[in-house]
This record gives sequence, C-alpha cells and structure tokens, in this order.
Amino acid sequence: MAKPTDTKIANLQDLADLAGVSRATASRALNDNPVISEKTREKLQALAKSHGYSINQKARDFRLQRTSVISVVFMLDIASEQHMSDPFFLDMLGGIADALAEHNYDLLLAHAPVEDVLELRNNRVMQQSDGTIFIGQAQQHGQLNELAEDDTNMVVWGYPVRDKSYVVVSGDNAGGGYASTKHLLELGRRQIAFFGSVDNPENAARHEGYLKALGEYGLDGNPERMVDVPFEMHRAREVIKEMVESGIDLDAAVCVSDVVALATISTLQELGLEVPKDVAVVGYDDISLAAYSNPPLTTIRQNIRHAGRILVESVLGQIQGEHVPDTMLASELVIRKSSGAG
Amino acid sequence: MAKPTDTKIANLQDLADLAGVSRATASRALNDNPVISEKTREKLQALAKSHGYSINQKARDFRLQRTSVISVVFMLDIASEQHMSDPFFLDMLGGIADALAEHNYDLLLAHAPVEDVLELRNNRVMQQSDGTIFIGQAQQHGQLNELAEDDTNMVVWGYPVRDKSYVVVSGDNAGGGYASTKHLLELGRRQIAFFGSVDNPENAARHEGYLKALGEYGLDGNPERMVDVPFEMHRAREVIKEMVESGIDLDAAVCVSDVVALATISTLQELGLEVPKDVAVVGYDDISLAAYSNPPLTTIRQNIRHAGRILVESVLGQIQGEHVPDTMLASELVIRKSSGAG
DNA sequence: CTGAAAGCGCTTACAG
DNA sequence: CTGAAAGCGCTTACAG
Repeated sequence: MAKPTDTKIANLQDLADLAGVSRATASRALNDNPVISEKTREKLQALAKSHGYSINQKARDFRLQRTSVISVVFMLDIASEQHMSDPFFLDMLGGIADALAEHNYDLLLAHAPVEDVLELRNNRVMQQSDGTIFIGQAQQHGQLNELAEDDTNMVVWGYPVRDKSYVVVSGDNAGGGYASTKHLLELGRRQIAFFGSVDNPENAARHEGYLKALGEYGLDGNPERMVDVPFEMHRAREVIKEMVESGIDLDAAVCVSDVVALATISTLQELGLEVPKDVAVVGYDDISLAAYSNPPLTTIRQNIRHAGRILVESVLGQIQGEHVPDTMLASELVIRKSSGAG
Repeated sequence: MAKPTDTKIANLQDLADLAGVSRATASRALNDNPVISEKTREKLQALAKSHGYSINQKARDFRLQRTSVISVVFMLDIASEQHMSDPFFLDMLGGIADALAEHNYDLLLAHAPVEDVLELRNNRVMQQSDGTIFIGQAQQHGQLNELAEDDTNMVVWGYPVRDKSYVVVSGDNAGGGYASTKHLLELGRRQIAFFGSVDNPENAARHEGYLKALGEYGLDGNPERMVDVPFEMHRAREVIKEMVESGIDLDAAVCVSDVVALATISTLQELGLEVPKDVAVVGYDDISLAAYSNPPLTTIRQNIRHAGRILVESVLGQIQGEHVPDTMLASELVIRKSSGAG
C-alpha cells in the first residue's frame, strides 16, 4: 500500500516542485510521453507512487475535451418496472460494465422515457458522455435515427432494421424464433402460440422466424394464438388466462423471454394444465433461473455478457473514428424439459 | 424542441457576447443568482433556450471542485457471476439510479474485487466521485471501516455491525429470519434447515432470527441442517443434493434469497420430494419471479427500490455535511404456496 | 446590479 | 530533452 510519506501532493505542480522540474515535464513523465528521458520519467513515476499521487482524471478529461464516460440507456416503458428487473438486463449491464472498466471508461446509467428519446440530447446522458449504448429500440427507430444523424457515437442493441443510420448489435432473433418453433414442430406440436408483444423490431423478427417454421410444416400463424403478453406479470397472467379460457386449441407456446415463459408456465399450471404434457413452453434468453424452474425451461441462449463487450468495443471504435460494422451474435437452442423433449 | 437558430453557441462566452454582457453576468443569470436583475436573467435564459445552449456541467463541476458522480459498488465475489445477475440487484440499482437522476447526479457503476476494497481509493470509483454507495458488506467490514475513517462520503447496504464508522441502511434481517422460521413452526414443521452462507453480517443476522424462533419452540439449530449454499447455482444444487441424500431429516428450509430458494425447490423436486408437502421452502427478497415459481414462493419482502432511494438520500446528506443516521427498513412475510400455508 | 481577473488541474504547440 | 505560456468552460471574491 502506497502510503503518503511526508509531503502532501495534491496536484501536478506539487509533484513537479518536489522533483525540481516543470509541470509540463511532470505531466509528460506520468503519461509515458517518449520524448522524456527515462531517468526523469522513472524519477517522477516513483515519486508519484510513493506519495500516493495519481493524475486527476477529471481535470485531464476536461483539458482533453472528453469525458471518459459512456452512457447506457435502457429503452423501457417506465410504467412496467418488471421489465427493468428482468435478469437479462443485469447480465447485459454486467458485461458492459466490465468491458468499460477495462478501457478506463465510466458507465453512466439511464433509462429513457421511451416517448422522448430526443430529450437525451439536452441531457447529461448525451451531452457529457463520449458515447451512448442503447439497450433495445422499443418503437423509437425513427428517433434513434435522428440522434445518429448528428454524428453521435452510439450503438444499439436491437434489430438491424432497414434504413438505419446507427450501428446495431443483435442476437439472431429470426433464427431464434425459427429454432424454437421448429423444435416444437419436430416434437409433434401443431397448435403453437406466440406469446409476447411484437411492437419492437427484435420480437417482430422472432415472430417472423416462428411463422417461417410454421410455414415449412404447412401451417400458418393463427392470429388467435398470438398473444400480446405485457411485461407486467400480473397483467400477463390475466391475458394468458383469458386466452386459454376462451377455448382456443393450444399445445405449445413460444415466448419472447424467459420471464414471460415462467409466467406462462405458472399460469397454465394454475389453470390445471400440465407443462409440457398439455402445453409445451419455450422461452428466450436463458437467464440463470431458467434451469431451475419447474419444469426446467427450454430456451434460446444468447451470450449476453459477450454482447455487452461487443457493444462497448463498438462505441469505443466509433470514438476512435473507426468505421464500425453491425454485429449479429449466434443464438443457441437449449433443450430442457418444458418443451417435452427432455 | 429548441432548435439552434442562426449563431452557434458553444459556451458561456458566446452567449454573453450575443447578449452584450460579460461572461460573469451570463453565468449568474443562468444559475438564477438573485443578485442579477430579472430583466437580464430572463433575457439570458431565453437566449440560451432558443439557441439550445446549456451550461457545460463538466466544466462547472470542475470549477466547483466536485464531480456530480456517485459511485455504486457491488460487493460480490466476482467468481460467482450468478450472484450479480440476481434480480434483487437490478431492483436496487434501479431505485438508486432513479433517485440519483432526480438530484442530477450520475451513477458510476463498479464491482469491487472483494479482497481489496481499499484499492478503490486509488481508483476513479472513489477519487472522482463525490460519494460511494456499497451494496453488501461481504466479509469486508474492517476495510469499509478504514475507508470511512478518511472522511469519505459513503453508505453501506448491509448490517449495522458493532463499532462501525460508516452509515448503514439495512433490512430487518433478524426480523425476517425470525418471521419466516416462525411461520414454518406455526405450520407444524420442526426439522427446519437454513440454506445459505452466513459469512456476511446480513445473512448471519437472518440466521440468528432463525435460531431465535427455533428457541421459542424449544428447538435448537441442528448444524447438520445448516448448509452453506454457494451462489453459483450448479454447485448449490450439488450441495443441497448431498445433504438430502445423506439422510438428514428435513421438512422445511429457510433460504437466504429467492434465488437460492428456487434452486432448492428445483433440486428437491428432482430428488422426488414434493414442495411443500415433503419440504416447505421460504425465500428472501420477493423478486418479481417469486410469485411465478411452481409452487409460488413464500418469502420475505424488502422494499428494494425504496431502499435504493434511502441510500441515495443518505450519501447526498453526507455531502451536504449533515449527520446521517442509520436506517432500518421493515420486512414483510409474503405467504404463498411453497411454505404449505396457501 | 455588473465586470475584470484569477484560478480549478491538467496538456501541448511552440520555442529553446 | 525540458520549460513558459496559453487555454479547456466555467464561477466567484473583489471592486465599482
């Protein structure tokens, strides 16, 4: 532990005085500027260390006209708190936080009132950060595009919609929706529902995958089996209940998230239906709890922590002035008991 | 939407020039300094608005020698990623983030390598923030105390251990442990296990509550029924399995978190035991999924989002120089089916 | 009520 | 290889 010795070093000037050099030299020495002699550099660095001094990053950032802050914006309906506590988000946040820390960036956390993303411009979120990571697009593709057009460093976790001006990192949503549906079809299920809202591009893509798989079996998506399950779980329960009680035939459900899948299973069981015997259920995300539900959940795994890292590399790349391409991460079907295959 | 009109205003000087006043006056006007004439103030503010100019907070903070940043440190064993994705933490984080935003503070997210909390001193986490919120104490009470002694603005979510120099916000851990155990006793259970690590003060307090309730029924805690369930779920499963297979009598389990409880239920079911018939299970936290497990989880609810707000009020109070007291939030037993009462 | 000046802690083009 | 000087965008004690 570097304990301060005698003199208190509060800033570069103090250090320079102590070493008998100028502030400029001290600055260069601590920043490993190669123009400085090795002797001077080592002396200054040793002195700094023994006195527990390190450069004031805020001052440095200020002088260099940067912030060393990346903001992370969760695009959520604030109304539905449940969504924000979806374990999926914390995994993502963890990956982002770790990657940023490695690059000496700070993370500024925000969640956008989804109706007014543009407000972020007049906000610390964008004004005092070097770049922004958006988690999800919600229905705000247009506004995100506008933001991107004033040459913001930004990246979006979502779906690569057409005519976008921003960089996107995505999972293979269409592939995931297709894989889970096909899995159910192969197990002999034919009355497969789709549970979840498709009012955002990611889920819409999953739904397309779902339709594609059905199509291959000569089926089409019965709109009655498409249920807009809200994120708020109590309401979700009601919606599912209504559908089941309305007497629509149903032997399987493809859900847009594990959280929705767990709510679905719970509701079905409450209605006296067995999972997977009566209704097979597949989730999305593979949150850590998915393996511990009853029955354990078949789901689509996305490597979320890795996604977080990619998002970070992507904004930082933009800050360096690089041209950053979109990225799509593979999804993987994880088979457990809830689909009736285990 | 305030669109920039003709001139580009990049800083206070530009604004002052445009208004024909000095930088000093412009600064005072925008900061509502009462010494400025109403006319001047309104003129400057209108001008700023119409040109989409707002004060550069970083520069302001720098000048005022503050950061407007509060760091939040999750005290986790980094080894066990599972713990970090416990929904409990995201709820907490959400509460903190919202409260900070209201006060115009930014949130800097970090997780501490738990062995070396003191390292945070030489780190952006503490050096470039106005205060720090620690989530959990782990086994680092001593180090936290040391940090507190160099007059850091800090608050800890954890347990008010003796001889601490830092401010603590806590749930009623002893009360929670007592309430859940008593609940099981009243339902006739007598062989009640305690599942979870007690190597941190919070869980130790819950365990005390557990022992107290047992004591009131003339029972004592059979050490064989106290299982140090790790946070990592696959290992948790093994540990629980071992215990059950070792043939120790067991008709109920008090768990230190809902996540542990869900893993417990899942493991028991896998072993052919019925919950709650054979073994009743009680969790802790009331995460949103708790109501949707099978069976739904009896648990101790803590108002986590509210806790987040209190933590924020507490650090900000310290920054204002106030004396801030410890706070304890009530806990509430939420009865569902897993305990065999529903 | 307003302005000129100093200064927060740094970095870097320029000069030597 | 090193230093003196300017300046990043603000605020505020001091003077008027």
